[in-house]
Amino acid sequence: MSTKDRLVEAGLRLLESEGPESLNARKLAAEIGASTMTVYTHFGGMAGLYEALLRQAFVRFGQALAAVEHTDDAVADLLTLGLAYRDFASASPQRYRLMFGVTAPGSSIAPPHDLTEEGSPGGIPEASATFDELREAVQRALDTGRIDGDDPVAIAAQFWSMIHGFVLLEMSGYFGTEGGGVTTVLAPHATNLLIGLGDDPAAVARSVRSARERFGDGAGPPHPGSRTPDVRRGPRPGRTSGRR
Amino acid sequence: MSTKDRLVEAGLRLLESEGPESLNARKLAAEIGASTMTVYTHFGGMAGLYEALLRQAFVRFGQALAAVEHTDDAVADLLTLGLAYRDFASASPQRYRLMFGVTAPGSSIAPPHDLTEEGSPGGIPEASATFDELREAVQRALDTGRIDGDDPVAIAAQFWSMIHGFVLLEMSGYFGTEGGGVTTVLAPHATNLLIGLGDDPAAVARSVRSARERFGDGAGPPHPGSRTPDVRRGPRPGRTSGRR
DNA sequence: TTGCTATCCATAACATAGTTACGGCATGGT
DNA sequence: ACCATGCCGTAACTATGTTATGGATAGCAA
Repeated sequence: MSTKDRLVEAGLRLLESEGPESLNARKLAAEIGASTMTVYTHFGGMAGLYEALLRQAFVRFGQALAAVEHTDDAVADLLTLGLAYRDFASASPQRYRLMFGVTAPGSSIAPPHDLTEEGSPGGIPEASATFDELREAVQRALDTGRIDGDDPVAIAAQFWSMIHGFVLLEMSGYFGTEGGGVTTVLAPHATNLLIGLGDDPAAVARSVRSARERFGDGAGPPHPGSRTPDVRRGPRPGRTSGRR
Repeated sequence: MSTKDRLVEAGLRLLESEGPESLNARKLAAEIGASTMTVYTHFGGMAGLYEALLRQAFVRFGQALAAVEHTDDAVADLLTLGLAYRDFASASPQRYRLMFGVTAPGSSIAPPHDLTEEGSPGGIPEASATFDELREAVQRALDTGRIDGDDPVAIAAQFWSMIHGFVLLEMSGYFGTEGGGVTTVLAPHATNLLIGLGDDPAAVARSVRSARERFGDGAGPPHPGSRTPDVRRGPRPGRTSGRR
C-alpha cells in the first residue's frame, strides 16, 4: 500500500479510536513510521489530508448504503436504507461527524484548518451519492404508489433531516446509551412520516417489520465495541398506526 | 460589566463573526484589551471559557424558545416553537454548532481542549430546558386531543430529530442558500409527522398557516446580516394534506 | 559510466496556540 | 504598618502546523 493510502488509513483509524484531536501531523506520521513531512509531500498540508479523509469516508458511506438491496417493497427498502445509514453513523460516530461538518467543514469547530470552502456538498463530489441513494428509494416508493407527492427531492430531504438529526442526537447521548432510540424514536418517526405521506398504516407496519428483520432488528450487525444490548424493550413509542 | 462577562460576550461575538478558529486566548484577550492571562484567572483555561460560552448560549437559546407564547392551538404553538428554534440556529449557526456539536458527551469532538467530561446533557444543566420546552408543547398537543400517543418524550424526540437535522443540513447548504428549505422541507415534514400522529390534515394546515403568520412566515424576524430574501417560492413540497 | 532530473523523505527551524511561572499592584483586614 | 488575597501582565515552555533545506533513490539521456 502506498504511503498516501497508509496515511489515510491511519487517519481514519486514529480518528475513530482516539478522537479528532489526535488527528495531527506528528501523531499521524509516527503511526506509519514517517516524518511529518510526508503529509506535505502527499497532501500539501493537513487540509489536503482532511479532504482525502472526507472523500474516503464518503466513499465507504456510499458503499454501505448502496449495499442495501432493492425488493418489491419500496418502503421497506427505504426504511432499511435508514437503518443502514444509522448503523454506519453509530459504528463510526467521529467519521460521521467529520463528514457532515458537525466537526469540520461547513464552519464548525474542529480542525483548525478550514476546509471552509463550501463544506462537504460542493467540495466533495462523493457526498452527493449519499443523497442520490435516498432520493431514488423515495422515487421507487412514489412509483409503486405507496406514498404521494410530486417532489421526490423534497420528500427525501425530509427523510434525511429525520435520520441525520436522529443519529446526531443519538450519538450525543440524548436518547440514552442503550441504543433503544431506534425503537423509541426513529421507527415511530419514520412510521408517522410515511403515514403522513399517504401510506397505509398497516402497510407501513409490515414494511417496518420487514426492514428490521432484514437488518437484524435495527440494532445492526454486531460491531465490535458497540454496545447495543437489547432493543426490544421500553415503553411503547408515540403512535405507530391507526387514526382517530 | 465584569471582565469575566466581557470575555464571554466577546467570545460569543467573535465566534459568530469570525468563526470558531478565532476563539483563541490571544485574540479574545486583545478584544477586551487584556492579556491572555485573564482567561486563566477567570476560567482556568480555554476549556472553562468554552463551558461558560456553552452555558450562556444555552441560556439565550432557552430564552428564545420560552418567548414563544401559548395559545389555544397547541399544534400551532409547537410549530411556532420549531420556527423559533430554526430561527435561532439560522441566525447564529456557529453558536448552534458549538452547542450541539462540540458539546457531545460520549464521543465529543470538541475544541482541542476537551470539555469531554460529560458533554452538555449532564454537564450543562441549562441544556435540558431546550428539550423541556419541546416536551411540554407536545404534552399540550396531546392534552388537547390534537395528536395521539402515550409517550410525550418519544414524540418530542421525533420533533427534535426533525428540527435538529433540518437546521444542520440547512446551514451546511444542502437546501440551497435562499432559505427556502422551510417551505420545501421543514413545513411539509412537520405536517406529515403531525398527520402521522393523528392530527387532522385540515387542522394541521390551519395551524401551519397560523404559526407562519405568528412568526413572520417562518423566515423569522429580519436578522441583520442574515440573508433570507424570499421564502414563498419554489416548487410545491412533498404533500401536505389529504389521504389516499 | 556519468550526469541530470524528479520524487520522496528527514532534519531542523519558524510561527502560532494553549499554558505556566513568576512578579507587581491594589485592596482589605489585622 | 504589615500581610494576605485577588487580578493582571511579562515572559517562557510546550505542542502543533508549516516551511526551508538537503540527502537518497530511481529513471533517463548522453
